[in-house]
Amino acid sequence: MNKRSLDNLGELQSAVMNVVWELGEATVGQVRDRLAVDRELAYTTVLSVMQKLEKAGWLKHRTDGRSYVYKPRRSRSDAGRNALRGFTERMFGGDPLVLFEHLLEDERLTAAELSELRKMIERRRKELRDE
Amino acid sequence: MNKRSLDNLGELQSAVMNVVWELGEATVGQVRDRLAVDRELAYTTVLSVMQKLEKAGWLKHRTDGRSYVYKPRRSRSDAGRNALRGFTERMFGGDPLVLFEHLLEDERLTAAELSELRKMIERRRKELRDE
DNA sequence: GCAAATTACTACGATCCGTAGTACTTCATT
DNA sequence: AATGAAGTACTACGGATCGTAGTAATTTGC
Repeated sequence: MNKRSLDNLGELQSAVMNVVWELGEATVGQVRDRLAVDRELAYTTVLSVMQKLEKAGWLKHRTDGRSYVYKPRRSRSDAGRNALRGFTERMFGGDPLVLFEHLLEDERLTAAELSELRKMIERRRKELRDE
Repeated sequence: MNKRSLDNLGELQSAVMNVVWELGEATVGQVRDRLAVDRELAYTTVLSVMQKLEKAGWLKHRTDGRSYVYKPRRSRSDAGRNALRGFTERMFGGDPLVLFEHLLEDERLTAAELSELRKMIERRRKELRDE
């Protein structure tokens, strides 16, 4: 029901997802405790957010005793990849190479980083061949 | 007054910016005409959007006769680069290499694209050496 | 059976976006 | 000068989303 991507979740929503990803699974209380470092939120606030996230397809839950244990429905890297695609689409006409150009141009990558990049590419090419 | 980046402009706002970037400068009427291909919008609708974009720092204008001529306040590639930075920050902890990893993981990159990537890196390395 | 924890449902103010109307100004032409 | 067309300023409004949380209902440990 929701095609929204990771990078346009709200601040709090995003924070909640990060906690759940980090812990693998979490109850409302656990998430709330983690967030409490920054700010004190009502239990029901966190609950509401998580219910909305579930409705939006980001979380699922199972019952454990009297409480729900929430798990991510997508992995963080899946979500990241997805967001990256959307971003590439919106911003660079869907062409990852254009994005890549901007990155090379913009970020001051050292020679070492560049050669690391090249290695990454070689690895990937090999993977592709082996499939 | 506005830190918002290109990728969270609205659909219409984004479309307007693209027209202005394309034309270099444009009046409300010109923008409206361009957009009219897709959908018919009231003159005042386009005007409003552009006024908001100006207030938000995306456009500036000068007077020409009785009408305003709007110009972008930032180039598209500036805006793109900026958005890319923000995205990298939000999504990958600000590390472009992590972004690269995700880019490579993405199965939609063909072998041809990979070798193009490698070429781009080589070019960039040469540029670095020559500086 | 009761108290504490947990969830379901509802709400509300802020803000943003698309959309546009109305009222005011200015310019050209008669 | 008068008038009409074109343009701009200001205001508004409905829908969506977010953060925030309260209240009511349910479950469960004791």
